[in-house]
Amino acid sequence: MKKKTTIYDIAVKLNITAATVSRALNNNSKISEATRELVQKTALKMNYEQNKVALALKSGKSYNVGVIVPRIDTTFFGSVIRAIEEELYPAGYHVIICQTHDIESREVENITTLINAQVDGILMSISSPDIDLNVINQIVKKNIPLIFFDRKKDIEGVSSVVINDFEGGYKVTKQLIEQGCKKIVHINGNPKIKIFQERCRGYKHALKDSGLAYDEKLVFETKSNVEEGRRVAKLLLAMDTLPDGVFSSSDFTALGVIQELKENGVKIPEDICVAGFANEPFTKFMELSITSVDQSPLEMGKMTAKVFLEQVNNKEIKIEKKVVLEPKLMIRKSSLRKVISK
Amino acid sequence: MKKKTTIYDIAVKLNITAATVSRALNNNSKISEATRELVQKTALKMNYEQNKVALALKSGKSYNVGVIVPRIDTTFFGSVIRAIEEELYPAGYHVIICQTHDIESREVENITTLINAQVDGILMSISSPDIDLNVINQIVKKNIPLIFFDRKKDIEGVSSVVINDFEGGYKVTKQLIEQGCKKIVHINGNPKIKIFQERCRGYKHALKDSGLAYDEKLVFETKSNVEEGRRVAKLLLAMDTLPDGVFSSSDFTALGVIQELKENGVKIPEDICVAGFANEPFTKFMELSITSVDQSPLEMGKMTAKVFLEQVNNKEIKIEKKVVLEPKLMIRKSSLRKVISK
DNA sequence: TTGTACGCGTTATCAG
DNA sequence: CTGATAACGCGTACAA
Repeated sequence: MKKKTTIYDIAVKLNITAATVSRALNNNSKISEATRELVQKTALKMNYEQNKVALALKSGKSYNVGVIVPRIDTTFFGSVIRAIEEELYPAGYHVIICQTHDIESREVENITTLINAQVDGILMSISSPDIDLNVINQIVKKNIPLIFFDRKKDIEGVSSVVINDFEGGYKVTKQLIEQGCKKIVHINGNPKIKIFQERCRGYKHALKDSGLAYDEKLVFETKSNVEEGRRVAKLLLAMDTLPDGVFSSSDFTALGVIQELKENGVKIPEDICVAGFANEPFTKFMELSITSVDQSPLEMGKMTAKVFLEQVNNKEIKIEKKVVLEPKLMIRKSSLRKVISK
Repeated sequence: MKKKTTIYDIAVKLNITAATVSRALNNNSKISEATRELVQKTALKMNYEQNKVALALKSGKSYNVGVIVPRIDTTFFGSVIRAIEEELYPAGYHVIICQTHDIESREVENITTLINAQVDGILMSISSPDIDLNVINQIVKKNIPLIFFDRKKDIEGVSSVVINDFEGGYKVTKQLIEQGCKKIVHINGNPKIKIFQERCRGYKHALKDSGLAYDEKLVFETKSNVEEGRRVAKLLLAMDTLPDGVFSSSDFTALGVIQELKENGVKIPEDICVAGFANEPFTKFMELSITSVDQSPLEMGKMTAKVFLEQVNNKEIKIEKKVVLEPKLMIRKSSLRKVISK
């Protein structure tokens, strides 16, 4: 076990003091060109590397940023984190990953440990709609930059980067209507979560704008997986008159719906148009590719990181930024009829 | 900006010394039950939380672990990291994410910064086959636990957790042969990378064991994406006699192959059986589901984390563990013929 | 230009 | 059982 060389080691070797070494290394204060070069050269020779932990203790900056997400192994969060890391890396920041698995206590735990680890900022997508505001306030009070992405909560002094879920829901529904759909089902996620509320609101609004009646019997609440989609599809098949459009807030349930319907002889998109949300890779790869809404995860991550950097570099000023990205409708076969009634 | 309360603050309040507070908080040395309770109570009241950075400086342990991967937004690495985080979290370790984007210089950079950040361990999947061994040796010499996962390099004193890629390649190929395939194409990745070499070796071995000749004209080298699959498929279509089986080292190229072949009227699996590798989610979701090899990413991550913990908790002993996980063949429609010739 | 002295928050060692 | 002191490695007023 070799010890790391410190500025003190260099100082001893050169018969100077550690302070001088520190100055020479940081190109900072006035220092003679001669000693600077000498110090830098010997530092290199001795394989000196700055101890970031000591620096963190001294300066209060750890150059670590905590990122809290429900899960990391999903396309969406994976992409967001990818972009965050890419944007933060050149600025010298490291990304610490925390998963909550949608457990509220985990969310609080993670925040606490991140604070104790002296992170310079916390970027998070809220898991639980009823998150303990005390913890959030703790972050804000400590003046640690906090930025929400995707799933946010409106809190004084906290920035956020989200997509316009309302617009996303509106656009999809509108597209289904343009394809001639008149009885459109909406498969919702947990209605306590804002993003799902918003998508649903977009759906309702689109119906209204097109003179279609809103029928709450056509709205289902599910978790995001294939089985749930199949379950809903069975309910649809049992209806007196089959719906002719489905807008699901999840690509996975959309897939389940499609699978179940097709197995029962329903033709897509001829009989029923189907659309999902999130633009999961498989939606594009399917033979019957699935219409979906892209959430620009890379852009979201990039923006989140940028807002953080802006904030951390201007600690005196209180910055509160609310960024809203526009969702992109990806029209694919599952909702594209050959003959469009004009 | 509220300051954090330190043990010193507590000491002042209680008219005792910081050392005593430290002892009381750590339940450690002999200390009177009375003061312990008093200290703990006031600590709670004053919202005291241990400053991990100071602890890290003092103890040399940061309770941070660096994880280096080419990219984080893929199903495989996302899942591995998910499992690593889950396994390490209860032990009090945080996961720092680094991406290399397959750039060798990035790999070296990341290692250096991680070392300076005083991480307690480095878990990595090697991007470049020609990685600078000096950097690796630097880690080993500093006695920082280093564990390779998935893509490894055989280095004295370094543990690794991988899957048996040879076996994976062997099993897939064997399955194709059992379906009656006689002219089997292999789509390889970068042959400089060990895992691809191994999969190819499994392919050759399976051919040999079944009395089929190896023909290097049937092996193609590609990157892992859909377009490359289409490109290869076009080459296959131009052959005098069409092959009747394709084993691709990538699910994405397998998908490209399938798309291109189907568009040219080739029937799968009747005319050609196709199989991929990695068990990407879409392989299961497709109508024509794609045979693939599961790499047990969750198990791999879990094992990697466990090996690290074992190593970090037994720093005196030199542990070198080589874990090899068995790949799971997922047989699906793309290589499952209705009528099997017996 | 350089050295001295100190503090960041914690724990370990040695007295008492 | 508790207090005093040093040390982890670094940066920085202040003094020289």
